[in-house]
Amino acid sequence: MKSLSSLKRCPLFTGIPETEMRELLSFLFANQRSCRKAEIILREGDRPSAVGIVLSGCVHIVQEDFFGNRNIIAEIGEGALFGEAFVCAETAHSPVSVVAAGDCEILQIDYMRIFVAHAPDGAHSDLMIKNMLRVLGQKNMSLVSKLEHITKRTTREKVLSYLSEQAKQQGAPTVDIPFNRQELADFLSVERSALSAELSKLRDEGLIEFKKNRFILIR
Amino acid sequence: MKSLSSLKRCPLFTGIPETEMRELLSFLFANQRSCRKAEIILREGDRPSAVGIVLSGCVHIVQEDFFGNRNIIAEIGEGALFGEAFVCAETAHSPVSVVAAGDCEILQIDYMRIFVAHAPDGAHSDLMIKNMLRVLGQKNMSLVSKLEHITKRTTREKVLSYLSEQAKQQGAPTVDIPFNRQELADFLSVERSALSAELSKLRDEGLIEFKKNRFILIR
DNA sequence: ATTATTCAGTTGGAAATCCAACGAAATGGA
DNA sequence: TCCATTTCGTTGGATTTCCAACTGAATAAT
Repeated sequence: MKSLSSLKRCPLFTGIPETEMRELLSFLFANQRSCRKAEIILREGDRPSAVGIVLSGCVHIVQEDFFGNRNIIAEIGEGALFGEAFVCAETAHSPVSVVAAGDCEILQIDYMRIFVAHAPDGAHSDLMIKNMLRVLGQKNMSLVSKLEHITKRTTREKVLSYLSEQAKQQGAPTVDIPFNRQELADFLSVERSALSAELSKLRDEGLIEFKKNRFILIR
Repeated sequence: MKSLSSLKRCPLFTGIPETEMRELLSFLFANQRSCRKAEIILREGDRPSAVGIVLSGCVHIVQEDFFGNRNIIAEIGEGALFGEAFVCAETAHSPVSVVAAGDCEILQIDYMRIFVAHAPDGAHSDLMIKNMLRVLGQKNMSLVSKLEHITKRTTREKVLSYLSEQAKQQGAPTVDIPFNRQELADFLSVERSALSAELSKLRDEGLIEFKKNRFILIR
């Protein structure tokens, strides 16, 4: 098993000594899997069986209505988790799909093994629980944050709301975003054309600069 | 301490014998509080100190931008929790406010006490943890569900998406919704006037019937 | 009973979005 | 290098939302 270096960044394993990871992963029935771009990792309606961890690349949590309107709910980058909410909620059918945004490697684990009676010390149950609570809480907050963006009335407000938050998070006025234009439009729930038009206008007004996926907020 | 009967419905206490609730609540430093309509229970930016449980009435999780545009993120009814995500995420500043939708009674508990070393059996740590994971997972999913509604393009689609889901949840084509028109508009992120207009149109077309907060989906 | 106040529906014009289409630039293979 | 494909910006017209204002109905207060 390789490509596991990004597990160090995985918030589910915070506080767990690297030397014990192998044993822990084995206890959790971890299994690795490679996906090609656009591959569907979990299909809407299917039973969410495992918690997923992105080892490399990135996946999108998406919803698609019957006429192909795609809605990107979240972008899950290296070290981040997906599917944990459905596993913890013990839900039978996933309300969303998980799609590989590019070629990527995924680690799937059986998180609920943490709760077997008499789990060994190596399971670090207490830590794994607190970590999961933190992850779920933070996911919740990032959904609220997304809501804040898309409830804005105009395309302009949505874009600025999103870019400002990214800049704040990254601690710099220059932000690299993990979306191309179409994806950003799907994430903010606006028209791609309206998004492009608004970005141009914002640039003309001197409020932002951008080139490809790099944006700079002026002042 | 009274009005605690709705705690039986609280998903955080699922599986805990009623006879042990008193002891558990005491261990969690539970304290009760009454709020009048429109009272702010937690203000955006403040430190979320406790997990709240609605004993009676109902509260709204809201966001308000600097020009008074209100966004109702969620409606928390009897027996339901609020603030648990911020407590679990250990965040310093709440990204939302919690407002009493009407006169209500609130129970505040120090959930994290569950994690003190050597918690007594009466704490039911294991159960309280699994319950919280389930609650957080389900909250996550209800946020996703809300996203599904408000990412719809038109007011009509948003309304139908919301009503359909409510009907499905309540298992009947007749649904009583917990919002008045303005609140529903704030929840779906549309104009109140556009909402009223669209509701009338849907009724004229024979797709729905409604009177006050009761809606009937036809066919 | 009378008066305020809140709530819901309607309407008209201004503003913004949506959609389809097009061309240019960038990207990726063969 | 050349060609095919994807990505991005632009534009114009149809559609929709947004905003402010007004009416009548329901509710609450005195």
